[in-house]
Amino acid sequence: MRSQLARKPPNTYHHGDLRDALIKAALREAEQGGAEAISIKALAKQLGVSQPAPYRHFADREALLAAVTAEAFRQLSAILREAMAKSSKQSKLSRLAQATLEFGLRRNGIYRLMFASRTVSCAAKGSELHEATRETFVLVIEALEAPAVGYLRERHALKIWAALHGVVTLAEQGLFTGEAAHATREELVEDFVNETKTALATAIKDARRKEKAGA
Amino acid sequence: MRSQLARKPPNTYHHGDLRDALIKAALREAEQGGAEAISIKALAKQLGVSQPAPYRHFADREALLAAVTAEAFRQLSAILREAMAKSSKQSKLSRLAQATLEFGLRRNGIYRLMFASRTVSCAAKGSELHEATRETFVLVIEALEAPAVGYLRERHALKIWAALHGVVTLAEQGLFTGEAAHATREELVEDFVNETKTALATAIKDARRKEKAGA
DNA sequence: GCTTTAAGTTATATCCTATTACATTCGCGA
DNA sequence: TCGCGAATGTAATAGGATATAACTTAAAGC
Repeated sequence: MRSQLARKPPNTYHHGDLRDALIKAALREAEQGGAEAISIKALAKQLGVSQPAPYRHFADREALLAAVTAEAFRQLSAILREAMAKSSKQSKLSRLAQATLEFGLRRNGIYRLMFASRTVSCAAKGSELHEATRETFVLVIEALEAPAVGYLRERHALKIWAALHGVVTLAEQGLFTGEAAHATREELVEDFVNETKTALATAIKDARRKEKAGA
Repeated sequence: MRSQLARKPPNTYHHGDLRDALIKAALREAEQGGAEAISIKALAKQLGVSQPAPYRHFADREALLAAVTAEAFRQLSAILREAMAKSSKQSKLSRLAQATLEFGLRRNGIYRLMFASRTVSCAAKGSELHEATRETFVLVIEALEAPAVGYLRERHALKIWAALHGVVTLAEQGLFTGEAAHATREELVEDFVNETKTALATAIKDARRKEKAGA
């Protein structure tokens, strides 16, 4: 195994770790241009193998995209975990939110690969990609630092997650200009974070009160 | 001009309204498969003209996509205007929000064309597409039914607009399942609508108070 | 009516995905 | 260690898409 080396040395028949190298290289390509920038032919050339070689590891382009997207989600998960782990005056949720925003803007091609294609919605239940997206969402739930009270945690995790995607999308579309530019993206994200916190807190209180009244 | 007829009658050299027909047909194709489903070659065949004919009206595929996306935004604007116009117990903002959600889910291919590609962010300032997106955003501001107090209106319009996109995106990704399914998409949208209303109202009060104190 | 120009056609170059048939190497059991 | 099967690669090729160049037809203005 030569998983470090992306390129195959010449005069060797087997690459050694083509599958992994393809995913890594595809991720690099997607960084700028998103999914459209991923060309199997170009990747093969880049890695020094013949054009059909990638098809030994992926049934078709879609399958490659799915694997790449899964890897992207795992990378995002790692980044979020790291952001949540470091000590800071900010709350975990705030750190997760800002890290997501930064990821979405700085690695926008990859971000679009993850959230703007139909790859994810087509992923089967037990698939690698489905697991990877699930893992990321679980981190959002964790970041809420709230006890599990019915489905309240999941609901508010969905809300903040949705809001974050919206901010990234609109920022990328250039809507934060003109009058709206007064609100920075970071400010908006922080707004959503705070609203989520208070909304979840009151929702939990409400639920507990009702529970008591019922019991 | 035979703008009604999409197909060119045989034995006629000129189509008559190819540019328009291309946009309409492309929009139909995108309904399901998004931007990827738009093929110039396929459109030309469908409309009964030669493959290069479309290039008389659009410099390249990107230019066609931009025009199609602009038309999509105008259609969304029309839908939102209609939703806001009809009398109802719901607020204007609520009607706009729910109409956006429905559009995003029911015509998801087109929705992705509008928000998930880089077409919009590449649109130049005075371009048709830029104007069309601007027009839609202005409707969001209108739906807030709030007086212009500094940049508060734009800021809150951005927030609700962002939240809506997030809900559509996550819904399409299949995150509204499992525990989270308890929260319907419509409920979540209504949450965001209400939070936006109260947040904007208090922000305006605050601003007025400060203004008085300053004067 | 003649000319200019907009709009369409045929032919072609280039790139990409994907498949088929064939070649090489790896690893494992006898 | 030999050999065999599975995994992994290659060459050749089909088919579809974008895009350009050179030529043709019809429309519109003077």
